[in-house]
Amino acid sequence: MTRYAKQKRLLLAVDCIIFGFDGHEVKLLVVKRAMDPEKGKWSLMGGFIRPNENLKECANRVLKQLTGIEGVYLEQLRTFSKPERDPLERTVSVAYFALIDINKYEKQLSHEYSAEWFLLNQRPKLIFDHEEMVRLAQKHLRYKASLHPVLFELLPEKFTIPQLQELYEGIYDSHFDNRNFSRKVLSTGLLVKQKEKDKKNSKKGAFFYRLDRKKYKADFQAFLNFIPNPDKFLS
Amino acid sequence: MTRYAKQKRLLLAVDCIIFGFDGHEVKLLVVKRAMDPEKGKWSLMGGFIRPNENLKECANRVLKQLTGIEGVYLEQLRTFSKPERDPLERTVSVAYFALIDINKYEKQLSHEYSAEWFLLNQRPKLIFDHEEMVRLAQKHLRYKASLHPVLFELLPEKFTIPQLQELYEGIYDSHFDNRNFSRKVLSTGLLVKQKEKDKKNSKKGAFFYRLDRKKYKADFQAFLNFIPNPDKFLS
DNA sequence: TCAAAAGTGTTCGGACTACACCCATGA
DNA sequence: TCATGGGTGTAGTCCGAACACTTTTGA
Repeated sequence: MTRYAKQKRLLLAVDCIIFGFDGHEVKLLVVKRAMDPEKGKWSLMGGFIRPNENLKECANRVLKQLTGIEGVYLEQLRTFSKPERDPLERTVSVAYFALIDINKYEKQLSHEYSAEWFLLNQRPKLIFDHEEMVRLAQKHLRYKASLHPVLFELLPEKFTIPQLQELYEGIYDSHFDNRNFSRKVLSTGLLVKQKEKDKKNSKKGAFFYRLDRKKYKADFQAFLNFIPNPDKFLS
Repeated sequence: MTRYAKQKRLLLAVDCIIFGFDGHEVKLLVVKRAMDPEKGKWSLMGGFIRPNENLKECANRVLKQLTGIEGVYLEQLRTFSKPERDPLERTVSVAYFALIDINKYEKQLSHEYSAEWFLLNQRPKLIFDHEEMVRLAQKHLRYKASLHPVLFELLPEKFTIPQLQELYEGIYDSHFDNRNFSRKVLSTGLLVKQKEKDKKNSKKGAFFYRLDRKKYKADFQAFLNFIPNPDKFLS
């Protein structure tokens, strides 16, 4: 016998803002919504929470459904609750944002959901309040990446410093001095130099680096100051 | 006719982690739970969301019920969703954290809820996962206060720099150099010196200051670096 | 040999820290 | 006059930002 009898129950969903990086540009993964309302329109990938899972498990399940992968970087962003956000029935949605290495999973995309990668700045209009979620996720990512090495989650195992810089420049829609950038990044001690070079993007070639996972975990929460004049980007 | 028919509905609640500062120490406001399960035990103040309000409105309503006040600093922290967190029925809870000037409201506390202020470090055991919520809120507050002037929300209109320092020391459970502290705080330009002094805490007396609200709003998101070696406190 | 990108070096100013010292006042 | 906080000053160090220069190599 429940004592919460007078209270109204409602639907709880998870929506995922999924960022990817293809080596040059930052992208967002969205799907064509499969059900009414707004069927056929672009939407964040989401799903309803099930009785025996918590929100993070739900977000992981949703991500696996769509991309086939597990163990992605996943972070709870915020819960959205405007009463009329879903016109059909009241649904509160918890937004999660995910960072994935696009190259690894580009071909595994589920066709069932008509998933597609868009350039972050050229994405289509999204349904409901999903636009607001993406904007908040972007803002949060900028904030976080200015202090913590979170963007490494978007890179493949081996990457070059110019690639890393392109990623930062994509996230901040800005341009940084490459000389200061590489020195700053190397000074963190997070990178391990490899013997091979990447010759695709220049004649001289740029050395590959690999993330020191141990140091990465240990130093993640420290203030690392990756970008110059971070205040500029926190509007 | 709903198309989400197969999905399970559940209860959604808000719980508030309410911090206060009495001029010397940091405190937490908790209540005696009025209903089963766990009736009579200490708990965060909370309530179920209603059909026509969003989460922030709900948190504000809950705060007003308890303290009689509106317009408090309020921030969504995280949503807690372990299936068995409430043993009676599945309830997902959105944790909000609030900062209030304790002096202003100490006497208005609602007796209906048996509310009580505890020293943050000497609080009683709380029900469900409320302990986890408080710990997370504390961590978040430390993080945020190390970069942004959020702690001013805990102070009365007029305050002295030694008081402000006591507040920071309480939050970080640490001791800072008063000479560097005052210089750093004054250099932000956020404080407006008053003519009167506070003579209660020393013979010489300390000047009162007032927050420049305009500059506070404008600079809130900037990185201000209030405490030395912030990395130490981000564990 | 030359263009284009990768990467190292240098200088300057400002911020943070540690610590010494003076100030005001009530008892 | 002295003990007790309040408040200002200073020197050294480190870090970030701006900018010059060298290195490598394919075409």
